[in-house]
Amino acid sequence: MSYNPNEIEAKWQKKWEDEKAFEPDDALSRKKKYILSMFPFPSGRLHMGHVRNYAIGDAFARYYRKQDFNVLHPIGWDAFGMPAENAAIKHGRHPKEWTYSNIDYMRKELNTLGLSFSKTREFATCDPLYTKWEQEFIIKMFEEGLLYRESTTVNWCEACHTVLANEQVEEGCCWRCDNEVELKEMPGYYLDIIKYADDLLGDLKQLEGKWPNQVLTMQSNWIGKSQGLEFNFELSEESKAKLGGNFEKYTVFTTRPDTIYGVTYSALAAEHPITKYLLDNDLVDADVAEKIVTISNMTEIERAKEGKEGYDLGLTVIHPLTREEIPVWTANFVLASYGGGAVMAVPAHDERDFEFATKYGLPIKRVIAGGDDLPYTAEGALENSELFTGMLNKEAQKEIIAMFEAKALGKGTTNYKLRNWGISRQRYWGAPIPFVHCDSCGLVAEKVENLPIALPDDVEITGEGNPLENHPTWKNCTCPKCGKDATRETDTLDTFVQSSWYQFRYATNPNKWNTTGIDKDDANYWLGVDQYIGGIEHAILHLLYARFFTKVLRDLGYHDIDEPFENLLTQGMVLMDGAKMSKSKGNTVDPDALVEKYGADTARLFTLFAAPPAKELEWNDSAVEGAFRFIKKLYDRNTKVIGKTLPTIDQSSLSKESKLARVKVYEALQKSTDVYEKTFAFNTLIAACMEALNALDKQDDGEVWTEGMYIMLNLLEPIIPHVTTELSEMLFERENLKAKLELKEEVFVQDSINYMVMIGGKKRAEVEVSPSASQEEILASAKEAGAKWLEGMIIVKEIVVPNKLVNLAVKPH
RNA sequence: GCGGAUGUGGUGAAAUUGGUAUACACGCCAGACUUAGGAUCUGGUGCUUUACGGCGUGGAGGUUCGAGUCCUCUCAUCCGCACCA
Repeated sequence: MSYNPNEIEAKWQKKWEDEKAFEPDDALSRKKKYILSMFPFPSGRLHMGHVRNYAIGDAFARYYRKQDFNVLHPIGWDAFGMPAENAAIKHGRHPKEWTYSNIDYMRKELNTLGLSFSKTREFATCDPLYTKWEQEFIIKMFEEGLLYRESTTVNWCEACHTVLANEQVEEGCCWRCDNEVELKEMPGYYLDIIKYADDLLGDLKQLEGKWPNQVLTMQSNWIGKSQGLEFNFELSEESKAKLGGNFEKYTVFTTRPDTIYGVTYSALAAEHPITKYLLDNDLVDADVAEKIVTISNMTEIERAKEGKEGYDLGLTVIHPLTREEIPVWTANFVLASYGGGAVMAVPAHDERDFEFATKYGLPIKRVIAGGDDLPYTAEGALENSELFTGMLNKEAQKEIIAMFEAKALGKGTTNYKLRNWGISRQRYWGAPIPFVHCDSCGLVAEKVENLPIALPDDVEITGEGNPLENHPTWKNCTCPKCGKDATRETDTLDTFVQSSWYQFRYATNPNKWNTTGIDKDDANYWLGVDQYIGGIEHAILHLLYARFFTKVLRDLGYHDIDEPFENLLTQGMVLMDGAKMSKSKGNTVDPDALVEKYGADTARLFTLFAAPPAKELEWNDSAVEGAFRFIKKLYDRNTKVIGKTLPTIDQSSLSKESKLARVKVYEALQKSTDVYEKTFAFNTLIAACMEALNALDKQDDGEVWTEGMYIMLNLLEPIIPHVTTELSEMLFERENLKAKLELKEEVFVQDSINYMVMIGGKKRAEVEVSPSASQEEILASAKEAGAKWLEGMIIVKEIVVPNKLVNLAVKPH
């Protein structure tokens, strides 16, 4: 019978389902592995990236199950989000209906791939039962002061009609629709992730060697911790008067306190309160005022493109040490969102300050020795710095901070680039933020017993405005505190909130899902995720938020886990003709069609064989054929097997070819542990199995074939589960899949050993010697074989590398 | 600019502690079988040279008996951040 993937795969998928083969053991007593591939957004259809992601995860899950671990390998749906609303606008389908029908379709697609997911722990993040617990967390965070509402300048995407978090802005554009992001002042809810900045940064250490370096540095840069000095510039008396006595001073932050004596001006952001006051009270010339307003309407990107731009504000401040009067400017390169929106400027030792000072003719004062040209930003000794003159600048940084602290002029402090996480979205298809606005009580959290605050189904989605805002009744409610009429918050939560805690929801036993969000014992047993697999595009967004949520939920008492994902594997993209597969480019491969034509095993084998998982995978139709050929060949060789158990083989009776075949089989076995547990180079394990099969094909010993198939089917089961299980049932009653396989050293013992003979560092000959040969004997035969190249030479050094080579270093006579 | 990675045949890629570079697969070439083949099987396939040999892991040096692997410098490509004071 020839290989028929569709029949075999349907058979085993049904059988696995009937056997409930992939449910974790609820006893929580055995050693465990939690294997998680990032859950999909239910867009409607699987793409090849999904296939790769889940093929990798499934290989881990199946491998560890075989090693007798209690394995949790769940799947669910990241189900809230914009595309559901877009579908509603475009095709008139309700987001809920669109989402759940997509889930049903994609679940079927996943089933045809034979993935070993737990079926009992599946959920969609739009299920009200999921929303319920998420809203509870949000309320707890509010009570703990980790969540607050504030009106500030936010990133606004007009196309998506919503606010975006800083992490969701890519080069000034929306991460989802690529529309240019605008700035807008509006109220929103924020999570105080900065409070956890140090924790998030410090714990990256724990992940070294377990997460890709690239991701660790990206997170570390994103958090952007810098230490320095914070101090106040006091306004001159004249300036105070000009500002109507409303301002005495303002705060600046510097990482270079050693250059403090080189300050020749100070600069404020266009949005700084003092700048604003000047504008509001017509204290600057009308044309200048207009230009400052123009700057504040520009995004940071636009300002950067514009070049340095600024205006003298006609104010002065007093240098805290020298008491000199220093001019105050406004400058477009000073960011309102960082370090208080004001800087001290040291043009001699800072490139930006230098550029600005040069453009506007501001004074430049050198205070660090070194280099010929200004600005000089490297290390050196201080000059023109009163009693610090002569001190090395590293040392001076500490000393100057100490002096500021001693004189109560300022203090050493830490700043982060990380901004607090804005979590409100002005959209319908998300988890409602469970708060109520009451005229007498202000902002009030909903009572926990009223959760979930579910979305109303009867909405009209037009793309204009927030459907919750426009719903006639939904937002009317009573205040949980005073009972008076109140209105519900109509913003919904960023979808990244859902994906920040789903790893804990899977871990919670489903029979507790009604009564608790996260079960502590379950979470402590299953977490951290032993192997997390997903795309590098989540390096900051999801992976940072999930780490943050883990720490917050830990501190709220839900579990005792510090880091959610112990080991992270970032898979490469699937490419076609060097470009990312995408519908708009028309270079996609449809997984359904692939499975239909070749079967799931071929699809899985190809994706794991064509490249190591972290690398990009270039699609290649004929290589898919190659993967199919291998499986077919493996299947056809079932006729070679002569016994139902692992045979005991008398090595000495075998031919050279049979011995070699055994070596290849056991080399593959040896490789498998390394691949599944350390290197993840599935491509090399598959190659080793191909070599083994090729070697088996060159001999005809039935027992060697039996042993070879017994072992190889076991090794390949995590990768191509259907065909291997089918063959295993046919040949070994599935016993070999459960068997603990052990290496047999005698297989590797060779009758003779080939030594490569190198003379003068070049490969010259090869000799075959007995394994028991002494070093002298080996050298003697090497010299004999290489006699031709030794003529007229003196051997200066003889090196014998056991089982490998002889190297004779020579020089002319 | 800062940070991270990657450079090996025609292509995807292999190569424990430094120890026969190019395993495995695709492609290509030749042959067999076949009415036919985009099926299957067998053999070949780094470059160069008539040959002996020489040269080959982005480039240049270095360490070593021996370097894809270690060190120094350099070039190229990709990714991330990007006026963070």
